[in-house]
Amino acid sequence: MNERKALEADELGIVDALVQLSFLIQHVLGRVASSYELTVVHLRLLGILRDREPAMLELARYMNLDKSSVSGLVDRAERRGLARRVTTSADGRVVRVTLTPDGRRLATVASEEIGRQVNAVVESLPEAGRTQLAGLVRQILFADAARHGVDLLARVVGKDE
Amino acid sequence: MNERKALEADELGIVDALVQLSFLIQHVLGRVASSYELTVVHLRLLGILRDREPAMLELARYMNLDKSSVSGLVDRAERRGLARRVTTSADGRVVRVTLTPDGRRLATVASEEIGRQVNAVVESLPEAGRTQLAGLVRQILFADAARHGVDLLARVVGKDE
DNA sequence: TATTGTTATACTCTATAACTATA
DNA sequence: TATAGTTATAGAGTATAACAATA
Repeated sequence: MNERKALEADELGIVDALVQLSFLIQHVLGRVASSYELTVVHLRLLGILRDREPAMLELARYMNLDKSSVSGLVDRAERRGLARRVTTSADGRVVRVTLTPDGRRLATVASEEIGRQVNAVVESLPEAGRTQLAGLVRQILFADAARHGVDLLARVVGKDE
Repeated sequence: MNERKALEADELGIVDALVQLSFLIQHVLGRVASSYELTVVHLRLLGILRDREPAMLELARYMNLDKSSVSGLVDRAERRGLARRVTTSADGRVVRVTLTPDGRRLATVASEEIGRQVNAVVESLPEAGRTQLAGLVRQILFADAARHGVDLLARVVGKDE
């Protein structure tokens, strides 16, 4: 049972491959984030807010976090001058979150850097492979979004204008 | 400006696709982990220890963590009875980490569950698409491993014997 | 009463710096 | 001195539960 041989290249199954890829991408995100003195979560928040001005609960649902976690997250983003709370709604309970100009600027440059570094990761693939990969991943993401009724299309890290 | 592909207005480019996929996979891992009252990091630790008995520093390098972070991580794993420190080396400074029987059992069932749930995520692809995807991702991972001189081949979440 | 959001609390995770023990 | 590891400390991130304000 424990006589495992070393894994050969073609023995890395799709499950392990995807899990390891997710760690690799998260590591890239972490590196970019810390180069701007941010965390991955804040980077993600900035990306989301580029296209939206969500209420706290919407943000929580979108990020799969508890509302109290989002409270703290937005607290820290406000403290750094990256986002702010606004209360424009007719419903006095609702608080929306929006980027400050500084936050928007940072979101833009960070997303460019992410673009460069993630592209560097897939550079080992030929152009055709990258196109194939993008298509396959998109299919997975859209199927998952459909399953969960989530609005996937908002970019997360953004693309250049 | 990057002269990489010009992104269409409403398209999810490869960068965003990979980033979102990484969040999706991490979310699956988090769900599985918490179903066993674990965290993703501990799940990852268990997966790594299935095939290895690394020294603390080796573990730190492998997981991209500081040695002090690994100290705390292993502390918590020991407290839960999942792993333990052993000192078998001739070098009295070296501490190796190994799974307990409980830890090994948990690693096995958790990796099976991860297999099921990650497979569910890629179920929207036809068999041929999954094969293609696995090949492309493997290529990325091996290129990255070669770049960084890391031993990629140890599985991270494992597969069944 | 139900919903939206915040606060209090407790834990994990992480890094930096200072420390101990062995080489 | 150099290396392997731990400890002290501080901060981010997270969830649960209790709370306040509005609907």
